Amino acid sequence: MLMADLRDLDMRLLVAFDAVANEGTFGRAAERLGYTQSAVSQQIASLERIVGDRVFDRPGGPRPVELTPLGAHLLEHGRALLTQLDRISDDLDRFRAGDAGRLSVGTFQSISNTVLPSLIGSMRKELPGLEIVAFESDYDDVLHDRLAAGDLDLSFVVGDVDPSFDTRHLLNDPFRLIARPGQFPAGPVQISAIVDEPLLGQHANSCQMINEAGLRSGGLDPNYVFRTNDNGTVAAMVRAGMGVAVLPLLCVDPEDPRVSLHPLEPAFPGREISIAWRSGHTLSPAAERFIELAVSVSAEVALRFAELDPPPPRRRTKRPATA
Amino acid sequence: MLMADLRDLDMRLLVAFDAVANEGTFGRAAERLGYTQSAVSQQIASLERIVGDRVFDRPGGPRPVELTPLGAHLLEHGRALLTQLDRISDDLDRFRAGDAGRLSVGTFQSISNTVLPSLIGSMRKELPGLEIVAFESDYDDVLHDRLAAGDLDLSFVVGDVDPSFDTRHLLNDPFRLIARPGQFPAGPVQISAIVDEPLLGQHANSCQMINEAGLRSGGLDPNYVFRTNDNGTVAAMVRAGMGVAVLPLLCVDPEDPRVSLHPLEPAFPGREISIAWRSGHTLSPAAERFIELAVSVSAEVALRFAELDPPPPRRRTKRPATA
DNA sequence: CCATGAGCATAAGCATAACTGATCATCATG
DNA sequence: CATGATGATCAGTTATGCTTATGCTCATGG
Repeated sequence: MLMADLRDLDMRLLVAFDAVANEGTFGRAAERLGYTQSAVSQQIASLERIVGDRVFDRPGGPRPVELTPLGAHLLEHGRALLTQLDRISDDLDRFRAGDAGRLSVGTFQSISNTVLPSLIGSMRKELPGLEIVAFESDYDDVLHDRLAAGDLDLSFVVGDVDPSFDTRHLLNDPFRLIARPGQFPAGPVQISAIVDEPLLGQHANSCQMINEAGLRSGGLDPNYVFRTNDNGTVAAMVRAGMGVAVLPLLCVDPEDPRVSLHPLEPAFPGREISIAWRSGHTLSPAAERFIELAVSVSAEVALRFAELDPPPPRRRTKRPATA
Repeated sequence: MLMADLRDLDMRLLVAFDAVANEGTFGRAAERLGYTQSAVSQQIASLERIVGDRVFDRPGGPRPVELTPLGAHLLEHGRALLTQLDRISDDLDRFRAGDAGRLSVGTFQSISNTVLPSLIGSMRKELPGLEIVAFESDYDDVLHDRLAAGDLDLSFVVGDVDPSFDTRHLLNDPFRLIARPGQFPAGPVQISAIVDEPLLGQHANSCQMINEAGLRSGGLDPNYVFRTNDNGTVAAMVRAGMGVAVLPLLCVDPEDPRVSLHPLEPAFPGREISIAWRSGHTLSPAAERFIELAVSVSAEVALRFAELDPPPPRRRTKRPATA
C-alpha cells in the first residue's frame, strides 16, 4: 500500500470527507461544495490513499455510503482539525487587528513611571486580547541588544540610535536643576551659580552623558558626590541637603513640594526620547498601534511640560461680564 | 487582497513554512525537503496568498529571512497543527492495530456471565488503548436493531439471524433439566418423566422458543408456573421446590451443589450462539480481534461442557511402567 | 422478471497548479 | 569593485484536479 504521510494532506480533502459524511452520498456532498460527483469521488479516493484504508463502505446501488470504523475514527480527528483551522483563522484576524499575540516593549525607568502606565492602560482597553510584555533596563545597550536580537518588538530609546533601527520621535525631555525649596529664587538659575555645589547624578548612560555635556558647555565641571539610577533616591538626597541634581524633567515628580525645579541658563538641549524598532522588519499591527498611542500620550506629557515652565502666569479665569 | 480560506490549506505549505523558519533560508529548507529553491519560494508565496500577509521579511542579499510578527504567530499555530497531524497518524496506526478507538458489543445475560468477562479481560490486556463498551439486553430484537443501526459493532446472538448480518459461530449451548438434588437419579432424564412437573422458564425470546419447541418435540406440553429472565431467580425457585426448569447450560452455574443438572432424552438441539455484525460493513481491527478471541474463549467453554456431560470417566493418569 | 433510477467508479480530455532550471536583482563581504 | 549567497521570476514541463461521459451495481416497483 503506497501510503503517504498525513503531512501531505490537503485540508480540502477533509472538507470533502466531512461533507460526504454529513450528506451520506458523494453526489449531494459535491453539490453542496460546488464540485461534480466525480470530483468528490476522486477526492475521497485521494484521502483513502493518504490514510491507507477505506474511510467509507460503498454498499453499491442507490444506498448511501457509510463510514468504516476507521473512517469514523478519522472523521473525529478531521473535524477537530477543521474547527482548529477556523479558530486559527479567527485568531489571525484578531492579530491583524492588533488584538492577539504578544508585544514586547523595552523601556527605562522614567518612561515606565510616566508615559507607560497610561499607554499600556489605553492599549489594554483597546486591545484586550493582546499580551503586552515590558522589559525595563536603564542601560541603553541592553535595550539596543535585545531590540536587535528580536527579543523586543519596540523600545523606548534616548537620543539617536544606529541606522539599523527606525524610530519615531516622541518628545524632548529638558533638564532641570533640582534643589531644596528656597535654595534659589524661583525661576531660572545660572549654571555659574552652581559651579561649587556638590552634584548628585545618575551612573553613566546616554542621558547622563547628554546632561554632563550640557553642564560643561555652560562652564561647569561637574563634581558628583553621589550617583544612583534611582530617581527617587536622588530627590531624597537633595531634600537631605547632600547637594543639588540636574535631571531630565521626566525623572522627577513636578508635584513634589519638597524640592524645587529650575530651568538652567544658558539652556542646553534636553534629551530626545523616541521609540525604535528594527528597520526593514515588518511591525505587527499591535506595534503600529502602540507607536501611535505612544506619540499621542507623549504629546500630552510635552503639553504638561510646556505648562510647567515658564511657571504658568497665574491667569485668572475670565469673569463673565455682568450685564 | 485575494485571501483564500485556511480550509484550502495544504499541509505541505506548513511543512515548508516550518522548514524555512528553522533553516533560515529558502534554499536550505528546499534542500532538506527535496525541492528546489524555486519551489519553496513559490510555496511560501502560496501560503502568504492564503493567509493574506507576508510571513517572512526578506532583507535581500545573502541575509537570512526572518519571520514577520504575523509569521511568528502563524508558525506557532502551524507547528501545533503539524504535531497534531503526527499524533493523528500515530493514533491511526494504533487503531489499525486495534489499540485505539471504541468497540461496542451487544450481549445477553448468560454470555455476560460466562464468556464475556474473560474475553474482555483478554482484550484489555492485549489492547489497553481500546475502549470497550458492552450493551446488554435479553431481547434479541433490541440487539438486532442496535446492531443494524450501527450503534453496536458486534453482538452476540442466538440462532440464525437475517442475512443482512454476517456471523461467526461460537458454540452450541445444550439445554439441561435443573432439578433439586436427589429429585432424579444422576444422569439423563426422560422428557416423559417431567410432563407433570410445574415448569419455570424465561419470558419469550428466541432461546426460550427453541427450548419450548424442543420440549414439545419430546412430547411435553409445557406448563409454566413462573417466568423470569433472571437465571439466578430460576435456580432459587427450583431450590425452593416451586418446580423444575429447562435452561441452556450457559444460564446455570454447574458448580452450584444446591441444584442438579440432567441431560434430557430424547435429546433436542441446544441453542446456537454466534457473534454477528452488519454484512458488507468493514470491521475494525479491534472487532476482528474480538471475534477471534470470542471463538477461542467459546471453545474453552465448549470443552468444559464436554467434560461436564457425560461426567468425565475418572480416568486415572497413566502410571509410567516400572522397569 | 425486467425496467428504472439513484448511486459510485473510471476513462478521456483539459485546465491549472506545481515543480524545475535558468536567470536576474539585491546586498553583505572582503 | 568583484564575489557569492540569497530570493524572485520566467519559461517550460510535469503532475494534479476537475469535468464530461459512460459503465457498473443494486434497490424498487410495476
